[in-house]
Amino acid sequence: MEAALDEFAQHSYDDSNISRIVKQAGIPRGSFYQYFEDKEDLYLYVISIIAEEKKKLLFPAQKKLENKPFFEIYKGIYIKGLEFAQKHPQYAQIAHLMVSRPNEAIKEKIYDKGSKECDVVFSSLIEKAILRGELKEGINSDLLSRVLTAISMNVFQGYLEEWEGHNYEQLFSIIDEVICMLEYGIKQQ
Amino acid sequence: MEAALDEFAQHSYDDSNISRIVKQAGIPRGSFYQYFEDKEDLYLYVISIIAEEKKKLLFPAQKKLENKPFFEIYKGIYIKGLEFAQKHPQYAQIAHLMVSRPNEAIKEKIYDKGSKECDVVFSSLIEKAILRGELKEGINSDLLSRVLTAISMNVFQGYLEEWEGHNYEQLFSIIDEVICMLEYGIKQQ
DNA sequence: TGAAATTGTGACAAGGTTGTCACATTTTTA
DNA sequence: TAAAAATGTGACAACCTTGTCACAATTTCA
Repeated sequence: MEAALDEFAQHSYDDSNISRIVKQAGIPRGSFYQYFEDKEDLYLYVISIIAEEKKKLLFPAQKKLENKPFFEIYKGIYIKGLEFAQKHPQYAQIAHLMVSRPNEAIKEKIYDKGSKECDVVFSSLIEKAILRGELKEGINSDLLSRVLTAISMNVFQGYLEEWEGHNYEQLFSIIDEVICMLEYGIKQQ
Repeated sequence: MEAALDEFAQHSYDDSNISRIVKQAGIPRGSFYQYFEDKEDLYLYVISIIAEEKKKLLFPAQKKLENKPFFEIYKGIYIKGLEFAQKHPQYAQIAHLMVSRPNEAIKEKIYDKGSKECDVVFSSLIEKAILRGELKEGINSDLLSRVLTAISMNVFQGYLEEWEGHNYEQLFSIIDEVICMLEYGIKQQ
């Protein structure tokens, strides 16, 4: 597993290969095929573990935040996402590699397998917030959901990579800044 | 070239391979190596063409917008970006694949070769706008630049892929919506 | 036209990857 | 403890990719 995580954190699914994994793990090739059918089997397993781990971290936070204002929930989700990336840099890297790759056939198998939940979560969060009058009525919830996802995936992930686990506090303040931009806009009135 | 564009639009640099290109092009292997040293040589050439084409489209627009308000320039850049993607879907796809892949060694060679201009352009645009009092003073220009880049790369690109060249008008209105979110924020006051 | 230069061609060696399988080793079971 | 079941092992065939090179075809030039 260590070797597999290493491999998938450094290479996208298509680029990864089993030879490197077994070499790095110091196990014979045959042993690998005793436990996994092929690369896809292993990858799907790794992804399922990552998803489970992330859910485990996010679920209690989600429960606790359930009835808080939108921006608080949103901030909470981001912070938990950062915590996850701090705790499991490899998991985060693998997930990032997977999400950031268009055209990789494996993605559809993963999405079909019941995921794609994150999009739905954001969308319903936004719609509830509009109904409660926290967000402007005209907001296109699908569009906003994409914007929020894009920011979390690229902006925060980007900073995280640069800092490699340091400056936790600074990352928090970046979240605050982004939320502030989103809340009140960036135009000088 | 057609075959190469096809290949790089469907596979990232690391995943692409020359065998498929020459097979698809229907040329003998040796002919390829007559004109290109290797895959890197070809890829760098393709990227340089894309960059040139994009500059050609963006430059006149940039000149024309130079002294307009920030959000107008910004919108103009987005629209030109969309036009580019409409005109050259393959170019856009290749560029997207390149940018969206972390950890690919080839990226550094491209960036070193003089690019990375887009980031700088956004940053300086933002800083000028702050000085002119168009944007709030406290704005972190680096952070905002990343947010804008993330949105353009993921949100717009995402819609573009779904619609495959149709609904140009709808795409425009999406740009307006996003800009509105950024200008005035999404919070109901 | 005929020789020289350029360009086209594809078989090939070197090297890498995958999944398998006969055999060795270890663990379980009776 | 001895046979049976499970697991470990790595050489191997089949396949793919890369870059080369001797040779063929074409173009240039005198």
